[in-house]
Amino acid sequence: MGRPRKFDETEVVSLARELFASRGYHGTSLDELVNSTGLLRGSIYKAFGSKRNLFEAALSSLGDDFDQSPESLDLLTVALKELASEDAKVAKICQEIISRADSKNVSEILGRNLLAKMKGQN
Amino acid sequence: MGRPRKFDETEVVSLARELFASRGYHGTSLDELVNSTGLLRGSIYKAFGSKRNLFEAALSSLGDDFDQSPESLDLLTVALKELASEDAKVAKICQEIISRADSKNVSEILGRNLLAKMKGQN
DNA sequence: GCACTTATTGAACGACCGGTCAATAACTTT
DNA sequence: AAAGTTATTGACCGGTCGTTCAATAAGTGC
Repeated sequence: MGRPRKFDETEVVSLARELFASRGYHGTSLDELVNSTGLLRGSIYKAFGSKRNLFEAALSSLGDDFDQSPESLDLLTVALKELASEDAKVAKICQEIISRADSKNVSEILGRNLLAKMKGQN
Repeated sequence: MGRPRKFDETEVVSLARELFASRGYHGTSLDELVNSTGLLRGSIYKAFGSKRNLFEAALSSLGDDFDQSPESLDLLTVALKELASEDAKVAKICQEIISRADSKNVSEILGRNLLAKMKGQN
């Protein structure tokens, strides 16, 4: 009942995931989220409550299919470096994602993904 | 000639390095820099020109003794994830630091340092 | 002491930040 | 068609962001 939503939540989370992965948590502004998802601020806050919650939703959505793509690795890196040490909930989500990943050398893969960022521009 | 500086530039860069390493580039504010270095905003800008330049000075100072300490690894991670892909100068500094490092498995070490951040709080 | 040069100080700037909310719209139920 | 419920809209909020700069201080050389 009530007015129906105009947007698909999964799709919005997916767009937020792209942004957070590439620009980082502190590097992503609400305006950018608004522009890329098409939702206005009010709708984002009604649906997710806060920027932090939206990030957590995006991070959690990795668990469903952690594919070791650059985007996934970037988001995990952002979660670990920018938030995990001060946010136990984020830290726990990271643990779950990694425990479900069927690779023994996640650290090697994360590190390689980081080092790749300095190639191709000098 | 002129008024002499009250501060030791190397020491200020070192304090900035600590902050950037632990809080990230976008996560570190001028106010925090002011509080931890003891310099006022005007002095920081006179000495370094911009927040970005101060970060570059901090990053470059790693080259002198890249010791693979958590702080050094954190700063390198910040440089790579938050800046390197959009800032060729930062990317180049990262390359120099890593080429000077006498370790073949930097990626493994960077990754391990990241994963360590999710331990010890659930 | 006066001119010159360079550094410190901190108030002020406009831009942007994450977040709020009253008004309105779109649905269901009766 | 009226009442009830939930979603959208976007202007607005106080606070913080990185940056600037005129006033002042602290040196040196004449």
